[in-house]
Amino acid sequence: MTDPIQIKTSLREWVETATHRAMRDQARYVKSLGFSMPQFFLLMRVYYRKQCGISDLSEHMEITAAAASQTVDKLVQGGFLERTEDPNDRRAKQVTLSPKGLDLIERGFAERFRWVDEMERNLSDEDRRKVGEALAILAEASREDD
Amino acid sequence: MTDPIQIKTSLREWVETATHRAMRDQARYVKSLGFSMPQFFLLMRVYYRKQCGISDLSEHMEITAAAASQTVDKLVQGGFLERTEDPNDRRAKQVTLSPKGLDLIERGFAERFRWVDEMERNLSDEDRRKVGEALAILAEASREDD
DNA sequence: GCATATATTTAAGTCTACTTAAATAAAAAG
DNA sequence: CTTTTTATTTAAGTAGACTTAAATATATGC
Repeated sequence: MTDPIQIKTSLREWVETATHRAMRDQARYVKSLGFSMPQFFLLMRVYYRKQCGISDLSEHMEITAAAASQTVDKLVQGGFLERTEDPNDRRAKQVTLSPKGLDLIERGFAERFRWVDEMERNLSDEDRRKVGEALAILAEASREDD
Repeated sequence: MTDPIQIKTSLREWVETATHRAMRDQARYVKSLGFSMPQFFLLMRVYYRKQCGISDLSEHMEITAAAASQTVDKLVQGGFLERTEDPNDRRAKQVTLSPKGLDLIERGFAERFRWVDEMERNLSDEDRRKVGEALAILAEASREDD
């Protein structure tokens, strides 16, 4: 039914669709909240890392430590991040999401995943089974280091 | 093997993984090229639309027409976009990607899809078949209006 | 312990994406 | 044909994310 040669293309198309929608929805969500993209990307980095220092944010976002420090500071003042001293190295800071910040990110996910959930609801049990199987395969294949 | 109840979660996780990687890689690519995110998003919009006017860009990006006009102008000067008069309405402009601009976007896709292609290469024929089937189901389920 | 290296912050200034307001020009309405 | 609306551009100015440079404080190496 599906030509094996076409898998690469359809995988790309699928990833492309998902990415395009997610980015569009995310951009709208960020804007509606009054955040800038850099601010939101920083929050997302903290979300994925659970906890990280200014240096990590600086490297990851490819900006100076000064810039990272300033952005963090704004988000701390807004109550979205918490900044504490690293007990192992008192020069360093540990940045984490506040409950308010976490809630914000999670609402963002809900927003980004609305169309996914919608799509999922419209699948038959048989389709659901097939898709589930394929997702397990893909999840396994995509284990990688960040 | 796969609990139907878990499909929603694993679908979300998969979309999340794909989106996260794609955004990260895209952000790096954009930066390496010296573009700003707004500039790149505008190029992407033109790419998806093939052709569009200033008003469309303005609405889609939620900025004023003046801002859209200015950004387009920079990209035209850089040789990434072409701006011509709309023959049906001489007030309006038609913006399209130049060959240089299209090449840039397509290289960006290659960059964003490197990990997808890599993953695909490591699938067995049987897995490939299953994934292909699931992708067809998802592609069908996600037909939607933009 | 002293010199050096590292992590972050603060201050000052730059750059640019954005805005509003006004100008231009063509289409649509009457 | 005149008036009004629509599409875009230009000019001037604002805001904020970024930079460099200097300050502060802690950790590490000899």
